[in-house]
Formats: sequence, C-alpha cells, structure tokens
Amino acid sequence: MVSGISLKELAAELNLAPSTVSRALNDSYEISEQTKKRVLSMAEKLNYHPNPFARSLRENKSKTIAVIIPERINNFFAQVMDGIESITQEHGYHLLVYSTHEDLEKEKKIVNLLLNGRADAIVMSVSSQTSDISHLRKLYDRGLPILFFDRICSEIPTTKFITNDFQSTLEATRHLIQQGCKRPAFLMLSEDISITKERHRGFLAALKEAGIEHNPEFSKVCCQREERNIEILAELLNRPDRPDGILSSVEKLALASYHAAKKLKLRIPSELKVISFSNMGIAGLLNPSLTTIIQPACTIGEECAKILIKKLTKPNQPDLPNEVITIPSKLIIRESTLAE
Amino acid sequence: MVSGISLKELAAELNLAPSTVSRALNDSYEISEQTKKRVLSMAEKLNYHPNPFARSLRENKSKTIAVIIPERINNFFAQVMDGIESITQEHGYHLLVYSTHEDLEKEKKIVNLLLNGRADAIVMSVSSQTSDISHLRKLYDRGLPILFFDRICSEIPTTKFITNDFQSTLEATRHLIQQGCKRPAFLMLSEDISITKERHRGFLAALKEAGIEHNPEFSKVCCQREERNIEILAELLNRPDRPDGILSSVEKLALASYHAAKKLKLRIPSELKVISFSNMGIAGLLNPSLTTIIQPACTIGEECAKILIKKLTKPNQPDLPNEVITIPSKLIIRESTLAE
DNA sequence: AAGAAATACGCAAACGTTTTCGAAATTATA
DNA sequence: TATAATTTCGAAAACGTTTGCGTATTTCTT
Repeated sequence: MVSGISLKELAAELNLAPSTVSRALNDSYEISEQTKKRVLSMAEKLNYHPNPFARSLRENKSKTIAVIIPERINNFFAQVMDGIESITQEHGYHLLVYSTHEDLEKEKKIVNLLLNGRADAIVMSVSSQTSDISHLRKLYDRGLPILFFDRICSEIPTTKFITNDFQSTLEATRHLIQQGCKRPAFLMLSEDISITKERHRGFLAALKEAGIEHNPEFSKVCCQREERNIEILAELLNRPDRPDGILSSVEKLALASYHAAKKLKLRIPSELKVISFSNMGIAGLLNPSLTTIIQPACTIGEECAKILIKKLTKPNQPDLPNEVITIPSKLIIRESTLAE
Repeated sequence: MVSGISLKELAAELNLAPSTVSRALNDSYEISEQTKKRVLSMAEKLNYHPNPFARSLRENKSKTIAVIIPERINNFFAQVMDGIESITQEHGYHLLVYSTHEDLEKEKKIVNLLLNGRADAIVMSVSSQTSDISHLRKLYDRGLPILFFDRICSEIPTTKFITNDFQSTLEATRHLIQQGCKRPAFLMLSEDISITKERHRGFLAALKEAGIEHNPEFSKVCCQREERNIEILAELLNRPDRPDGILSSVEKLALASYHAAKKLKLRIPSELKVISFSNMGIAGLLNPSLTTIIQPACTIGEECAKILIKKLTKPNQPDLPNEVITIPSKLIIRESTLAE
C-alpha cells in the first residue's frame, strides 16, 4: 500500500469539506486562520501528501522539466545539469533526464515520449547525428516550451544558449599558430551540428588570417567509438605531411589524440600541439597538461533554467523569444600547446 | 495550448464510447479487430497521446523511477545512471534524477519530495554526510520500493548492490605493499558511510597481514572542497614520517593527491605511490597514469534496474529481499604504483 | 428452432485534486 | 433594527483515464 491518506479522508477526519481542506492547505484567503491551523496540524499528524498526478491532471502542469543530453559521461553536460538543477530545485521543479547517446533514433523515441505532456518544458542539446529535425518540430508545434543549448537547432524559433564558438575557436587557433603550428588540424564529431560549424568557421578564419592554406583532409570527422577514432587519428598523424597541431571541438577527441600520439610516440607539445574544448577538471593533470577552452557550463544551465522557470511560473508569459544568447568561453593555456 | 486531443474527443470522433476506445488502444480482447484498426488509425491521424497523469491517477503508478546520487560529475555515478537507463528505457520507464551534492539536508529534502508517490521506486546512493537515516526509514515505511547501491544503508531491509569493497581494497593494498610501500595512507570522504568502512577494513587487513603497524593519522578524512583537500594532503605529505603510498577510496581524492604531490614536488611513483577507486576513462592519460580499482558501474546500474523492473511490472511480486549483492571490481595496474 | 455461450460494446463510477458558484453565518452600515 | 457587506465554508463539476458490470447482438449447441 504505497499511497497514503487522501484529501477526502483528511477532510472527513476534520469534519470539513474537501474543498475547504484544499483551500486551507493552499493558504487561501477564504479560510480562517483557525481552520488553517487545524487542517495543517492534522495533515501533519496523518502524514498527508497531496497526490501529484491528481494535481497535474487538474492543473494541466506537472512541475517537471525534461532534459535531453547526448551523453552523461561528459563533464560539460554534467555541469550543465547541475546548473539547471540548482535553479529548478529552488522552485520545486523535478527533472526528467534522458541521454540519447548521440543516437538520432533514440532521440526521436525520447522526444516522442514527451509529446504527451509529461513535462512542462524541455531543455536539450541535440545529438551529433541530428540532421532531420521533424521530431523536434512536432514538439514545438505542440506548444511545449523548448530551449536549446550548445548543440542548438536553429530551425526551431525559440531561445538558445551557446558559447562564443566562433570567437573562442578563432582565438584558440591563433594561439596554436602563434606557438608555431604551420599545419593545424580540426577534429569534430559531425559536420551537421551547430557548434561544429561555428567552431570550424572560427578555425578557418584564423588560418586565413595567418595566410595558412588549409588542407581539407585536416578537417577530420570522427565517430563515437574510441578505438576507431584513435585509428583515424593515428592514420592522420602518420602522414608525411602530418598536422603539427590539433584543435579538437570536443573533449573526447582530444583524449583520442593523446592516445594516438602515445601510440605513434609523437611527443606533445614538441611534435604535436593539442588544444580542445573541454570542461574536464583534471586537464591540468594530464600528461602533458591539456590546454583547454572551458565553456561556462554551469552558467548555461542556470540561465536555461531561469528563463524556463520564468516562463512556467509567471502567468501570461509570451513564448520563448527566438534568440541566441551567447556566454563566452575561457581559454586556459597549459603545457600541451607550449612552444619549445 | 499544450494539451492535445483527449480520449473522449477521440471517441466522439469515432462515434464510440470512451471505454471502447480505451480498450481498443490497450488491445483488449473484448474489442473486435476491425474497431481496433479504426481506433488506431484515427488516433494516429488526430495525433492522440494518452495523458500520463490521468493514467497514473487511475492506476496508481507513474512508470517513473527516481534516482538519487551524491554527485553528477563523477564517472562512477554517471556510468551507473547509463546502466539504469539502458534497462528502464526498454520498459518505458522514465527517470527522475536528483543530486544531493553530498549534502544530507538536500538529501532529506529530495527524499521528502518523493514521499507523495511521484515515483514508483527509488534507487539511491546516500551522501557521505548521511548518518541520520530517519528520512530513509520514512520512505521505506511508506512502502515505496527502495534499492541502494555503492553507498548503502544497511539499516533499511532491502536489496543493495555493492562491489567487493573489502576484498578489492585488500588486494590493492597488497599491491601497494608489494611495490615497496612501508607506510601507506588511506583517504576517505567520511567515516560514516558503508563503503568507507569496508574499504578501510580491507586496507587495515592487508597492513596487518604484512606486519605493518598503521598510524591512525594516516587514515585521513577529507572534505568536499578540492582546495582544502589539497591542503590536508600536502600537510600529510610534508610530515617527516610522511606516507609513501596512498590508497584513495574515491576518485576525487586521488586527484587531490596528484595536485598535492605536484605542489610539494613529490614524484609519483618513486617517492609516492598512488592507487584509487576510480572509473575515469582517462586514468591512463594522467601524469603518471593512475593505477585504479574499477567498479562495475554500468553492471550495477543494470542489475538495479532489472530487479526494480521485475518488482514493478510483474504482479504480486514480494518485497525486495533484504540482501547485499556483490559484483567484483577490477584492479588495473598502471604507472602510479610502479616500483623503481 | 430454442436456449446457451460467446462476442462486442456502452454506462457510469472511480482515482485525488482544484475551482466555480452558492449559501450560510457573522459583522458592519444606515 | 433591518439591510448590506463580509467572512467562511460546502456542493458539485471537472481534469482524462480505466474497469466492473450490464446488455444487445451474434454464434454455437442439441
């Protein structure tokens, strides 16, 4: 017998109508202080807890927000989650969390599960495979507030949070060049997603600025499997005209680069410089320590949550505006990009 | 207008009773194949999605499982989460995820939120601060299936999943001693929680076995703040009779040890050997690479979920048996414990 | 061919809330 | 003192499902 006492039973115990008890518990002005006290203490005594589903059914809202991320074992997304939770928890919201594992099919399934209104809103970062966006459009058309971060979907007119992908990659690449790189490579998970495009653009802009001609084969699309990525990178780094620098647009490819370099006995940073987007706490403990572009993950999470909470709790809020909000990243220079 | 069409409206559209439509959608034997087809296609056409709250209210179950973990930015817990999700998703269950940030007060708040039946079951790992367990008992008394993993609460009679904490620490400490450590230290987050006790016991057993007398001051309780931990460890490592080996019962303290060693210019492994419980994917890339005891995180998550799903989906299941299930860890030897 | 069994569906209650409306009882107003 | 205004509460509907029970229609018995 999981369920406890109901409002009706509580009311019966008090010789009051359910409506009165409901109002008392919700601190309505229509109820005298005396009865409120009586109700509260009896509720406490009988261990009454309002049934959330009855309430959700009646009020047509669930005090629940769904979060969809591409992967959990990733410091950036974990930090964003913490940021979101810190705000939503304050306002009594619950978090349904789903991981797509970078799989579009899984993403579609998850999104379809949310079509029934189980969550009041959705904040998500699309998978690296997400080119078709019909499932997202369905969500949007249903009127569910959606909010994107990092891997955004620009076709859906809503609010999106990103970091200054272009600018920070531009500066990171400048740093790479300044440290002596002549033939930097760019690593990505997919050509389709938003951040890749922006970061690649920033990368190319820096090369052009420095008068370096880019070999398109040095812009490498990698995959999900670690082993395969190490192979791909080893192959790249084994070329006679191999890259002497790497800008990785995601954390895991920087690590694959380290492994590949280790395998080929290429020394970092003297023979290969590496820089990466990453929110690892221990970048400084790697061998050698990794120069990183740190994204404001926690802040992004908090800002997402704040906007959503405002939209959900204040009456008559307009739809989430169709705008892209940028929060800058920070470049932390460590050993992996040191000039000799 | 978030909510779509209702069952009633769908029924009206079909000139059928809501009960018939409900049964058709649930594939009841009482409905003819022909009407089932008609209903299904109309539901598809009108984009009907059953309201989960109405269903939950009626059926008194939510197809939701709550997971409470001490922190998200931790490979072990992230992997457990993935394990849980892989099973629950198959069965159409949703995951409410909460992080206590190792804070007992937060844990209590979260647990109290779950008293109302929002989730059909709970799987959790208690915070390192959890000594008082009255909130957990309240949950249990309510009849909600609870399941513990890793940081278990032995006072609650239910199923718990752990790794072989004693045995694996015993072996890890043996390894440390075998590599030449004379004065190993043990690092922990709290003396109260289950895993710490077991691991400490294993540690001490190995010392006794080797005839090493243990200095109690070498069993260090650390805290949550990284900086403070580095201070504590630096102090420990600055003693004239400083430890020459470290067994860290949690990942983050191994990293703090690395930082402290770096600060004191102590060389690992020649001057200090380090071994730690950790599920970091990149332990091999640290400087030096870190010898780790890897817990079967994903499996633990899967097993938790399997048991829970069985309990929740099969009718007339008995309560979760009061037993502790052990899944062994694996010792991966790397550079940080190499004898010179 | 008449009764029994099986098939296919509808009516209405129930789950536990919130809220609209109405109506007593009390207090203030003239 | 009679009436108006205020305070405080109750009755009942509604949210969208599922399900026990009743019933009309068809099919199977003998």
